[in-house]
Amino acid sequence: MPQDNKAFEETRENFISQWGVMGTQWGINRTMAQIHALLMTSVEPLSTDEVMAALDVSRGNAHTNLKELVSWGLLRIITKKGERKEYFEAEKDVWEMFRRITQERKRREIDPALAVLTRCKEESEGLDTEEAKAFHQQMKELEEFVSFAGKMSDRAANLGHSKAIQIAMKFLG
Amino acid sequence: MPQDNKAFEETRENFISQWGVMGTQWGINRTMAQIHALLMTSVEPLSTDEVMAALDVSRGNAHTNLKELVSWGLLRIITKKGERKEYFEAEKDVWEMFRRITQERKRREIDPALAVLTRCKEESEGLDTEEAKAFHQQMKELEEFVSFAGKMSDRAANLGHSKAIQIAMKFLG
DNA sequence: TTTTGCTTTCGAGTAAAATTGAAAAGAGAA
DNA sequence: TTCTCTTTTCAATTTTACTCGAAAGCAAAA
Repeated sequence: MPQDNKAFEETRENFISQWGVMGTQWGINRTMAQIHALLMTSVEPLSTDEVMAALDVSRGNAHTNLKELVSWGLLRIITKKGERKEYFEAEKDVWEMFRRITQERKRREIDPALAVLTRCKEESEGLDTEEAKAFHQQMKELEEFVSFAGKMSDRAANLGHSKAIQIAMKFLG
Repeated sequence: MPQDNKAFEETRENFISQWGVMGTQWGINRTMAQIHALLMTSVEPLSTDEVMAALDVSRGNAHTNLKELVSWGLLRIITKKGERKEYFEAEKDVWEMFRRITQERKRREIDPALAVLTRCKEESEGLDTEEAKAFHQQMKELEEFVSFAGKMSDRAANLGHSKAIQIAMKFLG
């Protein structure tokens, strides 16, 4: 079924390209999103050169983003015996992907925000003007919420798939 | 207590500045994050001109980002009687902020992703090669997860504060 | 209708981020 | 050690996103 294969490749390229565009809207760079899409839909692990060829990007670009994806825990490095070359394989399990992304976002977004809020809260502690009191109160409320969000992230990221579904069903139902 | 006021203003400016930096890491532009920080910590609503002065940005920039924040539902427009000028006031309730942000992100990030995934899933329906089957399966799993995430967002955003706390406590406990 | 006060839009300029291409560094093999 | 294959880094370039300032638009009031 050669026509199947052609149609499939087209759909796949479409997916990769659109996922790249979406990535930019998520604040992720296009190449990184595309590499992720490419490897998520690849049966075999791919080498840097294969990624370069498939997406038509430079070695430096491919390399940077492959390593970035590895640091997110979304790719792992595979070495084939007898070869020095590194191959990259995507984490394909959706729940596992979610966990990794959640953890990383907490580390990069929630924790720093919390630090800022805590400091501002403390610095405005005990001041006496109307404005300062309101400020302090606002910082306190924000800090509590962000701290809470962080705890929820941790909890969600450490939940097993089936346990998560169980809880979610109760929540949605 | 003039020293209190000075210390407070410094802390507040600090908060605004740092929130701006954080915004860029969240994929939000700096001015937008700063305006939000400014208004979240302002007792009185502010006009475009006051925002321009406080943050030292141009009219165009202030205007664009004020309107963007209004479209997120994070600011509301206040008009004082006898004046034509528009004033802007921040939504200060943290839970309400969370709900608005959740809704908007779902609309901007989850829904488009879902559309892409659904289409790719459908386009690869019934193909017969090994690769195409794996692709279809991956799209299906992603689609299910993203759809599920969307439902959770909706649910969370439509929950009252106290009900949410109640559920969260059970979840964390 | 014209003026006045404010909002909105837009082309041009600037700053930030992504990407390239090539060079350097590393690591095993001869 | 030197050679070869591969990874890693980095200055330069390109692309994208942000910001500005000025001009145009709008609507109430004179």
